[in-house]
Formats: sequence, C-alpha cells, structure tokens
Amino acid sequence: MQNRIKDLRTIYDLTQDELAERLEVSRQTIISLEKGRYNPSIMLAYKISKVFMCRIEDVFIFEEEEKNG
Amino acid sequence: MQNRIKDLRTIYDLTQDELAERLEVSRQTIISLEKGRYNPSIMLAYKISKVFMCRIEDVFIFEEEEKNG
DNA sequence: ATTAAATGTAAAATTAACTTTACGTAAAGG
DNA sequence: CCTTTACGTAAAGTTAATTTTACATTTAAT
Repeated sequence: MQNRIKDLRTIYDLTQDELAERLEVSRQTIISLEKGRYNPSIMLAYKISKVFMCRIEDVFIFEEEEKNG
Repeated sequence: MQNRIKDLRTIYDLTQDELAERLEVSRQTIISLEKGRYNPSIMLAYKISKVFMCRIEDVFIFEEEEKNG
C-alpha cells in the first residue's frame, strides 16, 4: 500500500514535526508512515485526510494504479 | 467512532463467518468490530468497504452526525 | 566553523489490533 | 430431545502500530 503523505505534507508546507503535532502522534510515526514501514490505524488515516482536506482514498493508494489504458 | 458493518452485513445477507472468510480475518475480529471494541487497520477498513462496494467513509463514521439544524 | 532546523536510523518499550481456543446462548429443524 | 447454525463472551497469545529515547546526516544561516 502506498501513500501520498510526504507529497501532501510538502504541498501544505508542513514539517514532520508540525504534522505530528497536528495529528497528535510522534514524529517517528510520520517518518514510518512516509517511509511505508507500516500502515496507520483507520483513525490516524482519517485524521491525516482531514489535515489535507481530502478523503482517505486520496491519501492512501490501495490498488495498483492503472498505468495505461 | 461508529461503523455500519453489522447493518451492511445484514443488507448483504452475510453471516459473521462468511464476512470473516471474505476478509481473511477471524470471526472474533468481526464481532469485535461490530461491537466497537476496537478500530480496524486501514487495510482491513479498505477490504470491508470493498466487500460492501462503497467507500471507507460510508462504512465508518468518524464525526458526530448532525442530528438537527 | 558553528548553530539550528529538518530529516533520518535504530532499538527497546508500550499499546492496540488480531488470532486462537473454549465455552455459553438462542433459534430452527430433524 | 438433539443437532446445527449464528451470535456472543472471555482470556491468553501473537503481531503490528505507535512511543520514547538517543544519535547521525543534511541544509541553511550566522
């Protein structure tokens, strides 16, 4: 499973620390999520999607994206 | 956090066992989720939404629903 | 060169998700 | 009555998420 956390964080101009604070998790959690070391709980996934003002499915990519059509 | 798993499972006419099998989790996991004993991982939440052919946000209710106004 | 901010790694500890096993109850059908 | 099916509880065990602490690296500014 992939995610767009790092990209979105950059777009929103947030540091890992700032994002961690907003989500009320540790910075390690942000790093691990960005690095794909593990998958978040649904609550954390939801909170992340709220910070980035989108849906969970917009942050987390479950399926292989169709590359060509 | 609330969820509509039990309702959706009934609508789709699935037993806890059948749903568990489809999701590749134990029946205990289904019971615990339906009873709200804990929250699923995002992967499990995603799989559940797929079984019920909807979005994660349609199965899991994160915010308090607006009751009036 | 030094400081500070941001990012990263590593590892041990804690918490939460999930499994496994065993047992209890209620409804439906033989 | 007896069996089967579906749902439920309880508790112990395993795995994965998350925290905490400590330290290393890079980049930008002084």
